[in-house]
Amino acid sequence: MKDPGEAHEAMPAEPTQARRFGKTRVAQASALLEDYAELIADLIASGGEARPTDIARRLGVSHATAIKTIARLKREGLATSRPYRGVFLTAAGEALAARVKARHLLVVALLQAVGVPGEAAEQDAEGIEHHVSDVTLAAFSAFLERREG
Amino acid sequence: MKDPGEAHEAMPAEPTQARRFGKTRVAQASALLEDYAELIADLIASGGEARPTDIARRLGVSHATAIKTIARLKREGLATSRPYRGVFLTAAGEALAARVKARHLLVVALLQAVGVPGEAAEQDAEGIEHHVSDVTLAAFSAFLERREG
DNA sequence: TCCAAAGTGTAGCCTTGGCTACAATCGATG
DNA sequence: CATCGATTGTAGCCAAGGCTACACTTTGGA
Repeated sequence: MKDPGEAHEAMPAEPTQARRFGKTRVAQASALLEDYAELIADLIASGGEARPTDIARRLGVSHATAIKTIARLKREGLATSRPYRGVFLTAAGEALAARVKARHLLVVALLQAVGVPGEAAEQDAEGIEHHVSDVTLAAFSAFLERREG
Repeated sequence: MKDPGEAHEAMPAEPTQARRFGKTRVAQASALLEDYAELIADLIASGGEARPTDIARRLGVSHATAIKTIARLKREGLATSRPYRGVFLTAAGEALAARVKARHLLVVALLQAVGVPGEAAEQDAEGIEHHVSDVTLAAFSAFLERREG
């Protein structure tokens, strides 16, 4: 699921709904990489290293799948790794991980603030967070401050 | 960490995080079908018929892609169609569309209630709604009632 | 009526993100 | 130091969801 190129065929004024759906699909494309970056940062922070098998276990996929996705992270300049030596994040990867983590915490906090029970908030946030725009994120933040501040 | 140490891929301890990620991926799998069902219901309601080219235009994809996905809808028992005659929803498809539409409206309302501006709410809801569990949905509903009630 | 444009359907290709199976490497332990 | 189990890496398969290119209806207008 990559950049589909621009609209082709008869591009008919590109209705706003089409743009909305398009954005949703693009968001899904980067969701996995975001999850990986966050998890790798987490593993390194808590255990000193991030190994493909650990990543695979935490994500519930086979190690082969994890390795393939790690290769993609490397292709995109988010991570590095040498054979049998674990995975590390580049500066870009660390920045992404930090942003993703902050966003995750904010989404969970917002959900709980409107009354979603803790476990459900955690679970749903995992899927929701990849679709929250900066504007919405700012609104969440403002809402929470209003509420706690 | 609570890693049990042994790593049988076939029978993992299935950590809660893995379950969460797994659910997220499954949700994504049905997201497209949900969007199609809702759109088809919409087109039929407003124009009497849903044609592949209209669907493709509204979603911003090629007509070939739309037709392929319609084939999948049919495989899953959500829609029917005869060549050159448009697409129709089965009872299951209509039920899905109704559920999806209600959920969409609720998510948009919740976003706006916490201060997300209208256009961003519409846009983000498109991606978010597919990851909102029933529990969270109920919490949204309760929050809105509390607030308007 | 008939014929071309618009719409519809088919075929074939690509990437992503899954999987299993097998090969290679590492590391602990006998 | 040899070997065995766990980890890591590679190869090849699959379905989903994109695309383009081409073929086949339908339909409306000259």
